[in-house]
Amino acid sequence: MSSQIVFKALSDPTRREILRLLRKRPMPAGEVAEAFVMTKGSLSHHFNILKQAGLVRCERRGQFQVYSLNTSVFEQTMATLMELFGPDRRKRS
Amino acid sequence: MSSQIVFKALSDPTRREILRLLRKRPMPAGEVAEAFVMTKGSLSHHFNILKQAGLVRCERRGQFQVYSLNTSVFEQTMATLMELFGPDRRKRS
DNA sequence: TCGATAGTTTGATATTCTTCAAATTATCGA
DNA sequence: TCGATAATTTGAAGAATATCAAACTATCGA
Repeated sequence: MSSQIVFKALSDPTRREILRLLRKRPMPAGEVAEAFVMTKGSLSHHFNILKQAGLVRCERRGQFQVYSLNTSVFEQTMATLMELFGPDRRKRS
Repeated sequence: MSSQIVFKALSDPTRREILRLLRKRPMPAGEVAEAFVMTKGSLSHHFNILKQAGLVRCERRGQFQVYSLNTSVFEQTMATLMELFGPDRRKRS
């Protein structure tokens, strides 16, 4: 997962709030949407970006699309951030 | 420092590369600029965003503006990121 | 099979972002 | 004081982003 895409995904406050909600538990898109004053279409757009970044996963459950966090990509991102600021050990992001 | 501003600052690849350079040592703007195929004006714009986010500091040294990392904001940002993904403990970013 | 519910996709619009070239400010050295 | 060097600021242009409304797709329940 390119860290560019992950950082872009994290740069939007709505998307960070989505992640915060999903931290509690996996949730269908509609339940996430209740927390926002935004159309479902807009939320769907944000879900796509989070999915592309690998930050969330999505599984259909009957009528529902259930979203959940993917913590492994998060861990890689933390590592990348550490490299940006930690002592110089000649690495790339 | 609002985490919104910090995340936005980190979302651009040029700015992350600037941080990576400054990790080695404090550097005048011109020396940073040598690493890019971009005008100094554009770089100056990125420096401003990094300064606003508190990720770098800047000190005039004669003709030179010497930029350096500010690691304390980075540490706060890591903490915020941890909150996004770590177990739910009822916090905000 | 049909209507209702859940969610996505599309097309348009307004805003924000990145970049450049040119003008401007600040400091140094002679 | 003047010219050169270092960097910032300004104004403009093009690309990317967020959002909405409306159309569309998929599944459920009766």
